[in-house]
Amino acid sequence: MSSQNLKLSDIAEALGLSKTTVSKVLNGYSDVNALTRKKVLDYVNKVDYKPNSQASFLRTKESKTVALILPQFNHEFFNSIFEGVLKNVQKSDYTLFVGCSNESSETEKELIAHYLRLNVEAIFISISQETTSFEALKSIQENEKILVLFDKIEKTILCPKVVIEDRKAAFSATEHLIKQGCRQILHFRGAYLPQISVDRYLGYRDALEAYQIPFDKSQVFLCEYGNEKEGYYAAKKVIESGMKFDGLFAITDLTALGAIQYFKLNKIKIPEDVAVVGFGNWKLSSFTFPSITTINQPGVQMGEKIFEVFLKEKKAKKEGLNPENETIKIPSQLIVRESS
Amino acid sequence: MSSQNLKLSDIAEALGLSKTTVSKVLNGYSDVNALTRKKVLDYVNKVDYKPNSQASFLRTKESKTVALILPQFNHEFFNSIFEGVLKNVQKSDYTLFVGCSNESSETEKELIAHYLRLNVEAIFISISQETTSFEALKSIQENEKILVLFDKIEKTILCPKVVIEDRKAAFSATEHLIKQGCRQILHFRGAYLPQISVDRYLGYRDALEAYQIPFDKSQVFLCEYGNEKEGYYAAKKVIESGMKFDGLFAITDLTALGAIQYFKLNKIKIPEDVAVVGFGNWKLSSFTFPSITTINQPGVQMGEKIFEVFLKEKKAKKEGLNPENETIKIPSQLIVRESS
DNA sequence: CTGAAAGCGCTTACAG
DNA sequence: CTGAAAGCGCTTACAG
Repeated sequence: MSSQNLKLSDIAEALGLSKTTVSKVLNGYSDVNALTRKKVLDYVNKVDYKPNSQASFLRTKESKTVALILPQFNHEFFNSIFEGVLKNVQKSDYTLFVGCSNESSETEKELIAHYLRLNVEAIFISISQETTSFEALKSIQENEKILVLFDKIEKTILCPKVVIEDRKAAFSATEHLIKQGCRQILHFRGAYLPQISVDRYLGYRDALEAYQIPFDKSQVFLCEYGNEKEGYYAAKKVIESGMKFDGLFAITDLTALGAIQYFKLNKIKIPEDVAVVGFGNWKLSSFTFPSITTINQPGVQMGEKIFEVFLKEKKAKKEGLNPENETIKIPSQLIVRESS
Repeated sequence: MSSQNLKLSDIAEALGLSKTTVSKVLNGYSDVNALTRKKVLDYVNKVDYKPNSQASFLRTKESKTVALILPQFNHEFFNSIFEGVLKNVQKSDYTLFVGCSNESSETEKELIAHYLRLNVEAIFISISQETTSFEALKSIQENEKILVLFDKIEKTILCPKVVIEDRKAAFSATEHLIKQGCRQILHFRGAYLPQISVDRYLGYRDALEAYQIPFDKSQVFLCEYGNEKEGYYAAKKVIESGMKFDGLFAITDLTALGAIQYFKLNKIKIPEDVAVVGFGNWKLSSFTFPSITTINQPGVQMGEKIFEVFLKEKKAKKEGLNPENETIKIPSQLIVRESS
């Protein structure tokens, strides 16, 4: 059953042909007699021969590998992206390397260098929170490899990108609160730099403006890492300040959850006293009490798109066309639950 | 900054040495003059040269790659394992391929064939639920690659294994229920085949026996996939049967959660009327209401061990020693929460 | 201690 | 339409 030890010369010998001819058939060259082609194809199929990819690479420089760099482990959204990418990779003849920067700029740099050395054809990356210099990312393109950015992108880098329309999504989250009757809406925002965090903040402001609710910057609190603890302490600050509020749009479900926990401790009713919307549709958000209204990010779909856009880009490159560098926007959905 | 285009011959030329000598230094051969060695090392460091791995492979057959095959996407435990493996891989000069069988025997087979073709040095796999024939797994060893099984293992295959002591863990989960005063303890068990599912069932029985509580097979319900829906419907069956019960040990946190949801709907109080223990310590189990008592499976640690045991095995093989084929047992912990 | 040469398994420009 | 030959970037047995 195993084709492990078969090589081109074995096939050629078995068929009484040259390695050249066999190789030509395998690579789809047209200058081969139809009967010869069939003979080769049949035999190759029968013995399940596949060329050694390392040897092919040495000649063609096509490694048939791509690398995915995620910023966090065990993060539902990034895992869905991984799932989507892998699904499409497994349908193709490519192989996927996966690394994790753990939000470290240094690790990110090392991973990129490592993958470049392995001659991957492309690197798909969601930029680490820490990263402020984009040399490493640019080195991918300088090495003639394809770079695809997703989720945490950098606008100034010219390359294909796959993103959620965060600004729109944040708009609809905030709009939903307004339609529920909220007028004093808090926003627990993410770090200042990442585009997604900025966009969600802007979407929040857009909605206030659209409904002529005055923006008050004291209603915005920083939750840099988007975890529960931050949400909990931001809620504490809110309560201790004595300010009035009736709604909260939090940058992530976890932040929302942390806030909800603090509110509950202080006998503040959800959604009666404060309506809460999170972001991300983490699995747990449907199991908490109350369950959390949120924005669903279709990670699997994003992952699939990432690989598709790479194939498209590669094809364009091969044909000598200019790269399109398109930005693909994946629609997200508001999921209404008990918290609002 | 980039070493992408440097090759051995460039280094050799720059230093006025032969490729042979440079290569010897890089590979740690001893028959090189100390000064020459230093000269090479310094230069190689300076220009950050690393040999092309595909070319090295062609000669040495050491690909410096390993593959991890997970049975499920977006599964916290498996993601932790992935995290642990990747952590150790990223510390080494290896690269990790990751695939997902999606519990399909067919996909599993294809992935194994694919990775064998890529000449990985080892495959780490948690066997898919569906798999009943182990030819594909054995082909890994027939191809002289190292096989490491983890979590869902097959006892009859001789290879290194990394597992949770499921039987012991299930014992302590059940024992905890008994100590809380439960005497009529239900078990929502997993599928009949997987060792982990069998072991958890046996641990449950061990505990009953140890405390002289008669085992009653009508208290055991099948939840093949360990998801919420199954837990929900198993709980429904229990209630509809009218049987008495005061405790439940469920094969996974999700199963426990499903059961809890049904109990809550039927005004059965947790833990007063029925104490519930899950398995796995999924993130959500601490956020549900009530939060769920569970068994923590240290996935990251398991993942780290998997890679360590591979390195050990490889070393033994290289030195011509017999493989140890040890089974590494990772201890788990009972985490008591509101549900019990 | 150093290096020339063969060869790993492929692909492709070229000749016929 | 077919095939001999060169070469991708390494490593290593061998000669000196």
